[in-house]
Amino acid sequence: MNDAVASHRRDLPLLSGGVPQERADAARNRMKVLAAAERLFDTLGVAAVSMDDVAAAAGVGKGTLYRRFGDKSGLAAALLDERESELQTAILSGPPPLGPGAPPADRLAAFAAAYLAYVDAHLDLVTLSQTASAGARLRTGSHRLWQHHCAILLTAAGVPDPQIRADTLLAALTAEQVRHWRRDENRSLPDLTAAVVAISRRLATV
Amino acid sequence: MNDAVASHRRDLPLLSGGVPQERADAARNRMKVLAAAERLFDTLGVAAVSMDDVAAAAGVGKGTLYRRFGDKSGLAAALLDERESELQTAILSGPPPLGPGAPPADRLAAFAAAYLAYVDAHLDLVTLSQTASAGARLRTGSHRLWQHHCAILLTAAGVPDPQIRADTLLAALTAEQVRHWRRDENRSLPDLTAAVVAISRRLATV
DNA sequence: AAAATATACGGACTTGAGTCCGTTTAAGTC
DNA sequence: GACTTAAACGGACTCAAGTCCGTATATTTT
Repeated sequence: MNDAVASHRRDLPLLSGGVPQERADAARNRMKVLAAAERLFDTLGVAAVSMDDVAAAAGVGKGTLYRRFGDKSGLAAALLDERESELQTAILSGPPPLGPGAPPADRLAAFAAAYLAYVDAHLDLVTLSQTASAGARLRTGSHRLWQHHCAILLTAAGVPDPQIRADTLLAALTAEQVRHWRRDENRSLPDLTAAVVAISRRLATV
Repeated sequence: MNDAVASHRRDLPLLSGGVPQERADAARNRMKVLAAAERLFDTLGVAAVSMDDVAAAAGVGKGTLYRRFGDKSGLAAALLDERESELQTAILSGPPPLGPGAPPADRLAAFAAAYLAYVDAHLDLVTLSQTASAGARLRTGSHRLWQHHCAILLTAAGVPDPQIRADTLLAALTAEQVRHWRRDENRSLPDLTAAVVAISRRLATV
């Protein structure tokens, strides 16, 4: 997550102010690792790939891997970064109801549907990013972002405890939970979406 | 969880039918392990105790530990068994609104409050039982029980998607989530209870 | 009560995550 | 373009979870 910030900083020289640049070899290695990880995950499946595998495939030491990404969930988060920011821009500046302009309850429902689709589309990676360590999910930068968005909408909707309701909605959309619904209970994505939309609307009601 | 069944079977000879009994040494070792684990967890804290520690303290091999409890979360579940069944009997045969007799929405709200209190009271053990392995929480016997209870109430309340709403409520009451609210955000148990009760009532509304 | 059998025992072993620290190297400095 | 130094490198190391299997023992059979 911090690395996303770092890379943006590199891309926008005007912002690179007093903060030290990432060294060239560091940047090169980050790309090597991400490429290798993506390839291995696609080929063998996320569950079958160890951090040693990634390091070896990237031609990089394990220490480098961990220095760059913190832990396994950090690596997953870095890989998800791009897909995630699509959703983020759709929320911040896309057309309603996902983007600004629609009533809060509609926007929340649209968010829930879109986020569910995102989690479902990247189930294994999101699982990894949320469960690599205990409580990993709640410490994610992206989690804070979604949580903040939902809380804003719920506040605008005028319901009590907007923060807690936001957490509740996101807790229901955990990768683990979505996997359970989809794989263990064989629910279709449309059915699930309808249910989740209904729940969002309930939560956005006083 | 299977061991809970096994022990009940031993206590009720009439039910011991064709199913093979647990061997005497096995039963003895189970007690030794549970006693040792409880002591270690109380003394050092759940996080600081390894399975080797438990095995050593119980004077038992690691294999025995794992044969008996499956994995770390199984051990935690076994330790929680007693506290859990108090809540279960209160639900099944205690006074309303937790027990039978009250309207479904009231019972669901009472359950949410009681379950939150239970999770809060045994945070570390419940965390362990829910997060030792990926998806552990959803495979727990007790989870199925709570889920079933909530789904029944939501069905009685006449809302759509009772199963999914039940999962949503329980997802919000994950040990990880409760820890986050209580420790990271310093919410008081009463405030949290009020919020969770309100959410339950929302979910029990068409 | 001896033999047969099913079950349980226990600790060495494997595997993978994450850490540590001596070595290397990029990037400014003279 | 040699020099300095802060940052990065990498792989050996630690630590804990979970598995495996030869050995021991409770139970059942004769």
